[in-house]
Amino acid sequence: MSDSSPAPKRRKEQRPLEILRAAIDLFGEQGFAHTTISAIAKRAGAAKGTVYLYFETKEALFEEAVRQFIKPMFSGIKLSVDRFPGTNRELLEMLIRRVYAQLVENEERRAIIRIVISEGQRFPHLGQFYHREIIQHAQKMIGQILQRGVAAGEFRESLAKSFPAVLMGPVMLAAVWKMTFDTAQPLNVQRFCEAHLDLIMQGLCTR
Amino acid sequence: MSDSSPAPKRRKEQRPLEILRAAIDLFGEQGFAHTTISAIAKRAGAAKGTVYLYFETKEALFEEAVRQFIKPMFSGIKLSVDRFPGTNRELLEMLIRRVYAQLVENEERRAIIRIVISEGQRFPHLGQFYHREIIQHAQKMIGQILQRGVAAGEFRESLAKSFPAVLMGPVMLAAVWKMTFDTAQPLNVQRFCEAHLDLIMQGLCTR
DNA sequence: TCTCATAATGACCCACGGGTCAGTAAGCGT
DNA sequence: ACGCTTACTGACCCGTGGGTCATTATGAGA
Repeated sequence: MSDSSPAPKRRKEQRPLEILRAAIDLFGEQGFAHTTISAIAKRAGAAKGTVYLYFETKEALFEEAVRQFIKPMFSGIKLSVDRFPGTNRELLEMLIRRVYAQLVENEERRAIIRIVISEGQRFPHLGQFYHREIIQHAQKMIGQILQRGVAAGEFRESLAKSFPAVLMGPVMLAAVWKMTFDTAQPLNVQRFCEAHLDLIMQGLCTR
Repeated sequence: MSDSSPAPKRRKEQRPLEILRAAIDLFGEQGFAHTTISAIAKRAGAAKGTVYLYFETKEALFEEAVRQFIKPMFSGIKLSVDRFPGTNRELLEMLIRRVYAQLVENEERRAIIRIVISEGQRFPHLGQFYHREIIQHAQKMIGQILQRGVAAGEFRESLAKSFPAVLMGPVMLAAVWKMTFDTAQPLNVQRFCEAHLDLIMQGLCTR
C-alpha cells in the first residue's frame, strides 16, 4: 500500500523530475519572472525548501527545465529520411504535417517556443541550445530532402537549398499566431497547413 | 544658453513622450518584469516620481508605450495598391521586401514583435491591438493583391487567398531568428528574402 | 522498537522594486 | 521682488518573492 498522492513523503529520486515538470508548466504559462518557486513547489507537491535541495537557483532550475523539454521535441519529428519509401515530395509533405502536429497543435511545445523567444535575451544559452538541438538537425534533414528531390527531378533548383528554414517560415508564424492572435482571429491549423503546402509546392505564379 | 541636458528642469509637455521612448527601449531590451520604473525615469532624464505624474501604473505605461510604437509600424509598410504602375507580382515583391526592411532589419521593430509575443499572455490587449493595427491591414492588402493577380492571370488560384498570412511566414521566422539564433548562426536577411520570394513565386515542384 | 542518516519542511531573512507624498524650486504674473 | 502655482524630486513605505536553515519526519537497518 502507501504512496500515491495523500502522503507520498520521502524516498524519492524522481523528485527532481516532478519539480522540472511543474516548473516547465508554470514557466510556460507565466514566464520566468512571474513564476515563483513556491508555486512550482506547490504544484510539484513539495515545499519550497525541497526545490532548493535539487536546484541551486531559480535560474538553474529554469535552464534545466527548458533543456529537459527541448530535447524530446525533435524525436517526435525525426523520421528516417534515408529509408522513406515514397517520393521526396511526399516525404517533405509528411515532415511538414508532422511539424504542425508536434509544434503548433501541442500547447506545451508552443510554450517552449514562447519561452525561447521571450527569455532568449536574458538566457542566451537557451537560444544556442535550441539551435543545436532542433534547428540544426531540421536544417540538415530538409537540406537532404531538397537535394535528393532535385536529383530525382521532383524539385527544381531553388534558393531554398541555401535556406532550408524558409520552408518552415509559416510554421513559426502559425505557432506565434496561436499564442498571440488566436483570440482575435482563431487559426484553423489544418487548413493553414494545406495552404502552406500548396504554396511551397506550387508557388504562386502561372507559367 | 540654458536647456540642453545639464539642467532641463521644468516646463515640459514633451515629458510623456520622452518617458514612453525610454520605456519602450527598456521593455524591448529586458522585458516587462525586469524593467524598473527607476531605470525608465533615469533614461528619460527624470525622477521616478515624475513617471507617476503622467502614468497611473507600470502596466498602464507599458501598454501605452507599446501602442505608441505599434501604430506607426504599418505606415512604413503601407503602399498604395490601387495606383501601383507595375504588375501584381512586382507589387507583392516590393511589399515583401519592404516588410523585411521595416520589421526584420529594424531592431526596434523586432523588439516590438518580441514584446507582443512575450507579454501577449499577460496583456491580451496587446495581441488584439497588434492584430487590429497590423495583421488585419496586412491581410487585406495581400488578399487584394492576390485577387487581382489571379484576375490578371499572373497568379494561379491558390489556397493562399484564404490565408494571406502564409505568404508572410518566413518573415516571422526571420524576425525570430534574428532575435534568438543570430549568435548561433547569423542570418543573411537579404539572401533569405530572395529565397523567400523565389519560393513563394515559383514553388518547389517541377512541372 | 530504537537509532540514525537524511529527505523534507516552512518560518524567517532581506533585497528589490512598485507606488506615495511631503517638500523643493522653477517660472510667471504683478 | 515677492508670492503662488505646479512640475518635479527622491526618501520612504511595504508587499513580494528568492534563498536559508534549524527543526521535524521518515524509513531502513539492527
